[in-house]
Amino acid sequence: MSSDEFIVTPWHVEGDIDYDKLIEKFGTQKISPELLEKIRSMTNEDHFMLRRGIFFSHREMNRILEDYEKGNDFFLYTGRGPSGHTHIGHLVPWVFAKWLQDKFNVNLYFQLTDDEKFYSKTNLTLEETKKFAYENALDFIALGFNPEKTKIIINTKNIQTLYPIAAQVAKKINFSNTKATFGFTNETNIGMIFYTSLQSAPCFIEDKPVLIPLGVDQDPHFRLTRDIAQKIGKQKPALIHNIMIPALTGPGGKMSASEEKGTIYTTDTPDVVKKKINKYAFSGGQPDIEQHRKLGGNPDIDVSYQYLRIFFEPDDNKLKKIYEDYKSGKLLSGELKAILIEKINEFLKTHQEKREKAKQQIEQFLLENK
RNA sequence: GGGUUCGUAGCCUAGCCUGGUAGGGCGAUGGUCUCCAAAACCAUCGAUCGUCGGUUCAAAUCCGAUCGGGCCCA
Repeated sequence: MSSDEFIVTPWHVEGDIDYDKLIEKFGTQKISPELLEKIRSMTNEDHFMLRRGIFFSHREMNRILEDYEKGNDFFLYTGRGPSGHTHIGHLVPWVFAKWLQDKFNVNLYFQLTDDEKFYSKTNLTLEETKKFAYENALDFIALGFNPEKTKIIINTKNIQTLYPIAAQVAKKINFSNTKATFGFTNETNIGMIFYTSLQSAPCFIEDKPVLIPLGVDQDPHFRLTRDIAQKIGKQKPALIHNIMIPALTGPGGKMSASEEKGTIYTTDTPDVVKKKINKYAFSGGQPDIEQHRKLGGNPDIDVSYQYLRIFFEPDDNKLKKIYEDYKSGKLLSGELKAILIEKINEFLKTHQEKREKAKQQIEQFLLENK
C-alpha cells in the first residue's frame, strides 16, 4: 500500500488517513465554522474536541440542532465492539457523548456488540466477548453518566428488545447492499451479514431523532441505516464523527485493542504507562539532541503530542506552548513524553477509582428488556 | 448427505509430485545508535509440519482414518 492510500472500514483501519478525502469518499459533511458556532452558542461552551477538529465530520447534525431549538428533543447513541479491554482511544467519543448529554439533557444509549465481535473475530468465544462487554461497561460508567438517562445495551442480553426493530431493518437491506457497503463475500458468515441491522436497532429505540457520536470507521453501518430509515417510517439517524486515534507506535492505523504494545489500557498501572510511552511512542523529534535544538521537532506527527491534543490537554494555552516549544527545539521528545505520562497517569488514577465503583453501579445502567 | 479444497512458529508462507526429521517474510525479543521513538545495522527466541494409525531403515512429504476451516451441490 503506498503512502497516499488508506482503508477505513468498521473492521479494519490502515494507512495514513486523509480526512478530507474520507469525507468525500463517505459522502459526509465537514463540520463547518457555522455549525461549530451553532453548537457553541447552544451549549455555551467551546469544546476542545470540536475546536481542534477531533470531531471533524457529520451527517445532519444541523437538523438535530434546529429541531432541538424548536423544542423537539433527540437522544444519543454510541457504543463499542467488545473485542478487548478498553484503551484510551475508545474514550474519545464516550467523553464527547457525555458532554452532549450534559449540555442537551438527553437520553443516551450505549450498545455493546458482543455478538458482532464474536462473529468477526475468529479467535474470540462468545463468553470472552461477553466478558469484555462487562469490562468495557465499567469504563463507560466510570466517565460519570447519569443512570436515569443512560442505558447500556448488550446485544446478547437485550436481543428481545432489539430484535423486533432489527427485523424491520433487516427486511429492507439485501445482500448486495451489505456486500457493497462492507465488502462481504461468500465466505462471510451469516451472523455478519445480518449484524448491521442490530447495530441499526438502537437508532429507533425511542420515537425521536437520534444523534450518534462515533469513530468515523463505523459510519458505513449508519449509511445503510439512513438509506432505509424512511422505508420503515423513521427519521434518518444523524452522526458526528471523530478521527481515528493513532496507535502509540505511530500513524498508519488506529489504536488496536488487540495489539498490546501500541496501546494504553484504562487498567494500566503508572509504571506500565511510563514504560509504554517511553519505549513505544512514535516521536517527531530529531535523531539527536543537537539537531533537535537546531531544527526542532514535528508535533504534527508526534504521537505524544497528538494524545495531548486529542484528549489529555484541554487547555489551549498549555497545548500551544508545548507545540511551539517542541517545534522550536526547546522541548525534547523525552520531556514531551514525560508531560504526557503525567497527564495520562493523573487521568487514570481517578478513572480507575471510578471504574472500581462502577462495579456496584452497573446494574442500574443495564437496559431491561420490556 | 455428496463432492471439492485447505490445515507447516503469533501472522503469511516454501518444501509435498521425484520420502532422508523444515527454509523465508512479517512480527516479537535483546543490543548498537538516539534526549526518546522511528529508521538502519547486529543478534536471539520461536514449528515434534491438525490428530491417530499404516507403509518404510527413514515421512511434513506416500496410504488410511479422524478432527477442524473454506467453497460447490443436495
